[in-house]
Amino acid sequence: MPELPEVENVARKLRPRLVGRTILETHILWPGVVDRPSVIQFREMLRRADIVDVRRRGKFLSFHLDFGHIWFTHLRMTGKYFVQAAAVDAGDDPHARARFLLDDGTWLVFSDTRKFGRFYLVHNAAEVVGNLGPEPLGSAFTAEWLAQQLAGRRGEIKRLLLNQEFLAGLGNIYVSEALWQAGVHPERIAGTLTVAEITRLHTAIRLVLDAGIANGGTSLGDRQYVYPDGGLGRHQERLVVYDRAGDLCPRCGYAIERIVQGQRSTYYCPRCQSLPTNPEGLT
DNA sequence: AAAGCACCCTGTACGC
DNA sequence: TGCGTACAGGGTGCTT
Repeated sequence: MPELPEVENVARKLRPRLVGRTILETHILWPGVVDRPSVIQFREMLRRADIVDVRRRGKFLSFHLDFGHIWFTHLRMTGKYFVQAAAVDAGDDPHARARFLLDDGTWLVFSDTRKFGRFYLVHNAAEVVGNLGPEPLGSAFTAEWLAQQLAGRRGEIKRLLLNQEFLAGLGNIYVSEALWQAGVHPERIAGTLTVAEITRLHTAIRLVLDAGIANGGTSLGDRQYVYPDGGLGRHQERLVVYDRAGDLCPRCGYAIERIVQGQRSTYYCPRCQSLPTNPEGLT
């Protein structure tokens, strides 16, 4: 399931293969993949377009085109890009949703098992990413900023960190890992974290994302994230709590537990990430 | 501001 | 073995 580190790796892998290329043909194999504009306009606008840059914002991948438009992709759960020498059809990959012939003869293929991934072709980037929170690896994300933003928040810290309008790029895996790293219980009320906890959390978020990027992202189960060249990430071997209920915490030896928050799984160590005895969660 | 839920979709894991 | 069902996930949109 692509989160910031996976999308960052996709962007890095695609960049040298796409920048400088011209799109010659656009084949939409499943029309639902195009969110905007219409499929017809999308195909028309991409015709002969040059790709001048490949970037990432939060979990969005962006291809910047020479005529000023930006083609965003959100991979959601199972979206994957491949660059290959030959066109694929349903027989090669039943999950191929779109393919693009480039001027060097290679094909950019978008494959997405669960059909959640979307394309957005816009002139104004803010239309797609305007409401996102800051980049957790950017200079705007400081411990001071985090402390300021957490003040007065009544919701649970884990749910807040998953909110892309609060902070862009964290998903279920890296949130659980960061909270473990910081020793903060996922059900803590965000506004009650101490300065020390906020500082640890800020550091943990950056460490976990940096490690995820350096390890090529996380490839897990059927939602396995795969590189454009077919390679796998290696960060799943480094996960401490995510999907590891029953395993022992490497820090204290206690068994990792799974709970559900906002209809989503959360994994944590009940000893390293204890809740205050005060039922209000105040410290 | 926050939470709940339906929805989008399909592969997998489970119970019988 | 095979069937049916629950579940997982990110994000949006609607309701409370």
